Amino acid sequence: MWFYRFNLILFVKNIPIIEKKNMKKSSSVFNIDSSFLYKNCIPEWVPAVLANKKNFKVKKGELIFKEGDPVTGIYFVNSGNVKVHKRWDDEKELIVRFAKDGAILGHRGLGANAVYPVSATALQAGIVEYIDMEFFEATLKVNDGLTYQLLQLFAEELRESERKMRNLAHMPVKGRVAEALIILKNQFGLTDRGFINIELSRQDLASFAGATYETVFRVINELVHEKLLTLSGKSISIANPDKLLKLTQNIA
Amino acid sequence: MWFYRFNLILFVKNIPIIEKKNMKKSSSVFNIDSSFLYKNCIPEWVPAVLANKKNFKVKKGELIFKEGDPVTGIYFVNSGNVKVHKRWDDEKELIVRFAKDGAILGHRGLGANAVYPVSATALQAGIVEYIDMEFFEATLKVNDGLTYQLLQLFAEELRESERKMRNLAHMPVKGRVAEALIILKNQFGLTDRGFINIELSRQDLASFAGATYETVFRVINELVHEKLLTLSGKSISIANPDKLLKLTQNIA
DNA sequence: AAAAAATACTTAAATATTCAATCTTTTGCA
DNA sequence: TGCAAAAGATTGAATATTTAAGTATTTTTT
Repeated sequence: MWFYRFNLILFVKNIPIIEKKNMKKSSSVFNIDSSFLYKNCIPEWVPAVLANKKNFKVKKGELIFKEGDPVTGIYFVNSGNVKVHKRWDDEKELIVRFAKDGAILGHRGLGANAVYPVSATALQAGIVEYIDMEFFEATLKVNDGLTYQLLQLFAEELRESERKMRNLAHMPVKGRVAEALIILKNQFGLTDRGFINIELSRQDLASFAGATYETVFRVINELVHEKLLTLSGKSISIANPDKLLKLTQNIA
Repeated sequence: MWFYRFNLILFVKNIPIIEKKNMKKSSSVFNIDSSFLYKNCIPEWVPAVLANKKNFKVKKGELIFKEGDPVTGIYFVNSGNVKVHKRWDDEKELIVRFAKDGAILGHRGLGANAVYPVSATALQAGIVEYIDMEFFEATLKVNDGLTYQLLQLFAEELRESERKMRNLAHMPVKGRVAEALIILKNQFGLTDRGFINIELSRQDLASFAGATYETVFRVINELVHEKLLTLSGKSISIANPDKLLKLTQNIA
């Protein structure tokens, strides 16, 4: 086992640094503690990670990787929020999840699969870290804890995904919008004025709730009239969390 | 590392055998090669598995574990087909996937979570193997290969789940039914007469496609009229695979 | 600062999906 | 085996959701 690990380190040192096109390399510092990768790595391996990772600046709306692209590596969000999404029919989009600081990105591409099953797009200007897939797999092999954490992350994401599947199949749009807002509030928190702390277009909110813009628009109006929500421009504040939560529960 | 593994083995030996209620222990032999667990275990660990696993006979329609139940362990399908499903509102069900021989069951419960996020129900009489969660986690720790395979399985299931999410959000029912039939054909194959080789009620088919019984009924009628399908009682045969496949693609 | 593009909002019509109710078949059990 | 109960099939009506189409507003670009 020790021998094996040592081999891997030597092997990894030889991985060439691949230049990514269309993304500018960044030299900014980043917060080691917050990242999924660093948090779960053995200390001895961190220098190898630092030697192999690359930082990229992304602009607002910039595509980080695209559904159907060959998988070359794994990304980590350093700063800025990112949407993970999937298309249908070139027009209709479903936002699968949002990723913020420290989150891993592109891990759905793990395994025999050649292509990313989803796209990732920056919602704001920010920085992402990139790690070659070969090096990432080596990292998994020498970091049992990381592998186990990733396993748990997958299980959690699978639970979440299947819950959303069920919601899309059986929950009315109103409930789905309510749940989307609650998720956003939990993930991004509130501004000082009590609004959900993420800049999101109505179209993106609709894509996250899995409905059309029009329907979501109508539902939000209803929710405002029923005083469960308050609006201020694009910002949304949850006025009645209890009632909103009830909409997501199957009490009929 | 060696020391750690050794400790684990000793530790694991002390896990008590827990009797499961409501399921009859089976003494049947099973096929080691076909099971996800045995296929990915180091040979040295197999005896420990054999000592810790328990077999249970299940009847048709019998619940193996239920959404919301505390997670106590992991199951493997030995024989018989199993549906993995999730409820909404006590009436509406979504079948997340089907599991056949060798498949792992209940792994969504891995991690901090206390309860199964889905239910598992036998579609036919069969045998399932059960492994205590504590022993399963120990098994993961000493079988890097198994852990990695499980990671890949999770990635694959996540891809599948998110594809289905997108379909539920944006694909018409007709396409979803078509896709459901194609998946069933791929997973269970055909009988000698060319029918999809699984006994499935229309209700279950509807739950798998994520639509109501009535809609699926109507859609199947259409598909029969359009000569893409042929029926014989409950059995379904795909008469025109190409056209059926086209329904699942986003060509508008 | 003006023009262009993207996003937001609104309404009406079309369509997909579910609800409700009735009839038929299958299944379980005495 | 036969009867009761449950599950499945079938249809028309009600409803939710999307499509379409057009205007208004904001944001970005030049």
